[in-house]
This record gives sequence, C-alpha cells and structure tokens, in this order.
Amino acid sequence: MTSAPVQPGAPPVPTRQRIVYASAELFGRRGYAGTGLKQISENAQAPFGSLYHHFPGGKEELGETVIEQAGDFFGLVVQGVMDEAPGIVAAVRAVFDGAAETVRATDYQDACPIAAIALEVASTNERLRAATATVFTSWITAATDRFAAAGIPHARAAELAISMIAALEGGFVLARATRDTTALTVAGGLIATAVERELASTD
Amino acid sequence: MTSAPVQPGAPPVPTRQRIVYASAELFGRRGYAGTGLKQISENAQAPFGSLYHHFPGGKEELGETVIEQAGDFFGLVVQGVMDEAPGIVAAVRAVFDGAAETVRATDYQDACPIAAIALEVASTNERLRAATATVFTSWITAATDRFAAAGIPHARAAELAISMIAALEGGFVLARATRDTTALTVAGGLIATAVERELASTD
DNA sequence: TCCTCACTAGATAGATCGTTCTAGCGGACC
DNA sequence: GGTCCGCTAGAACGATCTATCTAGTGAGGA
Repeated sequence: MTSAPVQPGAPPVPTRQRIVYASAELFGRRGYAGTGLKQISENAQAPFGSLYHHFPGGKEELGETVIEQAGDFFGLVVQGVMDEAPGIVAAVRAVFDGAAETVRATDYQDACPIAAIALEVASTNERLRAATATVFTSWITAATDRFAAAGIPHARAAELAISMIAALEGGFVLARATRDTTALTVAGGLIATAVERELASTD
Repeated sequence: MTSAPVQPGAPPVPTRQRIVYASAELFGRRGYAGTGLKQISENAQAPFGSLYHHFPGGKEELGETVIEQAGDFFGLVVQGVMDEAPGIVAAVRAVFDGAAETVRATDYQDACPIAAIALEVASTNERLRAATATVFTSWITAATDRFAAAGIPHARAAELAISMIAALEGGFVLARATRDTTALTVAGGLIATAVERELASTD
C-alpha cells in the first residue's frame, strides 16, 4: 500500500515512514508501554501485518528506529532554528520559544518523544536506553560546537550545552504537566543569559 | 497482614504504605503504564486483593496517591537538604549533588517518579496530570519562597525556582539515559551561579 | 504469459492487563 | 461467647497486549 498523496502531485508517504511518524507521535503522547501496536497501525493507516514486515524485530526495533529518526529530525529542526537567529544568544532563546510555541500549538500534547521514551526504558530495555543516550549525546555535541564556534572555551561550551538540553527537557516536563509554557521560556531565558555572560567575560 | 517489623521493636510498615512505596519505585523505574498491579502487589509483599481494598478506585487512585505522597516526600527531602547547607547558593548545589548521588547509588534506576508519570499521563489522564501539576507547582512555590527569603526580588526568585526544577527534572532524564550524573551536577552548577549573581546584583 | 517477491491484510495464539468476585482469617466490641 | 468487620487471599473474567501465521494482491522481469 502506498496511500494517496496528501497533495495532488506530491509523492505518497511510504507505509514504513507513516508507521514511524505515527509511532513517534503516540510514544511522545502516551509513552512507549502505553502505546499499543494496534493503535499505531490504525493511526498510520497501515495494515497490522505491514508492521511486522517492516520491523521484524517487533516493537523494540520500531522503538529504536523512532528514537533514531526523531533524534535526527529534531536535531535538524533545532539547527535550522538556530541558523536563522541573528546570534548565538538569540538562537538559544529561539529554540526555547519555538519549543514553547509547538507545545502550545498542539494543546500540550506534542513535546519531545525521546524524553518520554527515555524515562520509561532507561531501566528496562538496554537497547532502547542506549539509543536515547546516543541522541542526547549528539544533541549536546552539536550545541557544544555552536557555543565553541561563538568563542566560548570548549569545556565551558560543553557545560552550557548540557545545561541547555537539560533545561529544555525539564521545561517540556513542566509545560506538559502544568499546561503552561512559562517554564520553557523562563528556563530558556536563564540559559541565554548564561551564554551571554560567558561571551562577555571571554571578550 | 501487618508484616514483621524491619528491626525488632520498630513498628511494622502498614500494607497500604508498602503498596504506595512499591508503586512509587516501580512507576519511577518502569513508568505508569509499564507497571502492572500484580507486580506492585508482589514487590509490596501484599496480597493482590488488598490492593483494591485500600484503593477502591484501582490503578488511577493508586497513581494519584503515589503522586501526592511522593511529591510531599521529595519536597521535604529537598527542604531538609537545603536547610543543612550554609547558604542559599550552597543549598542549590547540595540539591543537585544529592540528586546525582541518589541516582548513582541506585544504579541509575531511581530518580523522580513524578516526572516519569507526568510525561506519560499528561495527555491521557486529566486527573493524574492535575496531580503532577500540583506537585510541581508546590515545589516551585517552596523554592521561590526560599530565594525570596534570601533577598532576591519575588519575580526573579520565581524564575530561578522554575529554572531550578526544570534543570533538575531534565538532569534526571539525561542522567538516567546516559548513565552519567554529569548533567545533574553541571546543570546544578549553572543554576547555583545564576542565584549567586542575582544575590550579588541585589546587594 | 507466468513467475517472483515485496507488501498488504487480518485471523489467531498465548500471555498479561485491570477489575471484580467470593471466601476466609482474626482481633475488637457487645 | 458470639458477632462484626477490616483486611487478607487468590481465583476468575473479559479485554488487550505482542507476536506469529497463512492467504491474498499487484507490479516488474524473464
């Protein structure tokens, strides 16, 4: 099955991709254990059998794929947002403000699927735990490089990058729980200020 | 059943409490949906029937109780840690260092059960979502009061408190995923520095 | 034309889920 | 001593879970 294109002339989204997209959304909203494969196949408008055709390793292989693809996707989104900002400090603010906007736009449903999976599988599934660790590490590395490129010493750049990802993920938790994006914007402001002060001190 | 006391002469832990403790631990490690009631009764060394005797509302009522009690418990633990520190800046550091120590001591299994539940139920269970929101709000209020008592203007104290809780929860996510407590100590250091600078500027 | 094979389609199995049910124990109170 | 009643104890139920299985479809190559 290759499903009708969303827009006339646009290429159809392959079944496998639809399964991954639907899984990422459901895992982020209901968690890994809280999402059934049947529900995934329904949301993806894919036959149940196709699920095990594309992912012979079952739910675990699907979960690993979701973590990897969502990790790459959100990493690129963040890079894009930062690229458009006029400077590194504004870029940090833009990431948190964009995250807040997304959370609000989806009625506090869609945040970071990686974190949702990570908390659940960290102690129960070594394969998936390692996949989430790889994603977080790659994000931190990318942010470190950006801060370093802006002139911050590498060791301090790494600390700021770690703090930024931690504040972002914690901000998602608070925002979804309280249905209020203040935590994201406030925490983002604090990280941005820290970066700003670091730049001022190394000038 | 009132089970033998852990230490001779010590009062036995009531069944209901054992159920709540076991649930908090399991929810924090495997998530809400990922934890079965049968497993809870086994870990609590309580008969299965007792579970529905003490919590007629089933898993949801149990979850709400766990959120409330764990919220109070960890709130008091943090207050105690901060009380023992020689100042507000050291207190912030002590909270993050203590969290890192706990996570490491439990082999990266026990972190914050509230966050684990919060991410899972935020979009699926309004009652439990509200319970997690109440806990986070009370933590933020308590931290705000402490910062304000140390001389920081209330509005800024609230921002620092929100950022601290966000960094703490995000630090838990990163620590458990990467099996490394660096994120907690680094993020804690950044928050402590922010508090320190705020105090210096308001002197 | 026929064969191949990637993929669709869904029934089915066995285990486990949350919940409900009845039965039994044992101390407190009349 | 007899009667409650809070609590223990676990069997049973229907639903749902992941995973496996067989059958069917349809485009592309020999």
